[in-house]
Amino acid sequence: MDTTDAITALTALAQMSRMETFRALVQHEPKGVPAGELARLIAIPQNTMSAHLAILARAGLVRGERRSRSIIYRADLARLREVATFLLKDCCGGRSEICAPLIAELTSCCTPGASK
Amino acid sequence: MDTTDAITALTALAQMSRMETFRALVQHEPKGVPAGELARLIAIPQNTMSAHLAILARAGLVRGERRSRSIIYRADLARLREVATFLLKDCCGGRSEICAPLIAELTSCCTPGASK
DNA sequence: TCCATATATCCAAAATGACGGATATACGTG
DNA sequence: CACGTATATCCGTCATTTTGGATATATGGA
Repeated sequence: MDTTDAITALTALAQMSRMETFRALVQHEPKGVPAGELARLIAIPQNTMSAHLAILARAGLVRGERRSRSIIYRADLARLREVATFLLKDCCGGRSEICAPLIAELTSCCTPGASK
Repeated sequence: MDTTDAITALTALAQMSRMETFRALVQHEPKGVPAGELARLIAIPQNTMSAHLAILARAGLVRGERRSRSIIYRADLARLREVATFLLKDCCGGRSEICAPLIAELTSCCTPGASK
């Protein structure tokens, strides 16, 4: 993931409807959600949602797979991880001490055995 | 940091000149860089840089402090951490198992005692 | 006060992005 | 093949963003 890829991904997420769409897809992992149902969930027209999904897909953040008449979209969590890692490399590169609090925060919120 | 704040921050970083500016500021922590020198570094006109810095500042990602005639800008790493955490909460919320690989990757790249 | 330096603001032009109606394409069913 | 459903593409409109010239504001020095 180079800088251009990262900017494409950030641009994709820097819009309310797309952010909501992506979050909905993350919550529905690993089942996925058909495009039409996403449009209803976010309450935007079908063609607008299709355009947003195309932008998210171009950024690598979602993938659509045809299942009969529907196209089921799924979030690509590995890609999200790449984006987050890219951002944090700006922070950690060469000076790991800066990110210790971040690691701690993430560990406490995201490790299976953690409470908070 | 709510969704609107996150989108403001993502929008601020989703532009090449601003991304380069922010990375330059991170690399110059904690000294900071005057606005004019930033413009020369990124090779854009002074007023354009000023506008970009205003956007980054509005997003909370940088802060400028007047020092004599210059205004020294610094990256706000805590804010960057908040943005990254926001993104990752989409991933980790309610299902921590998804983020275990991410934690591992971050730990290996960002923990003081780590090699890679 | 007058001048030079450093930065911000004003303004307008060009580019980009979001939106949604209308229509095309893909798929399954009868 | 004809029809209904699901999604994508086309296209015009409107709003936002980016950019940079000109100018205003702030600071320090003579």
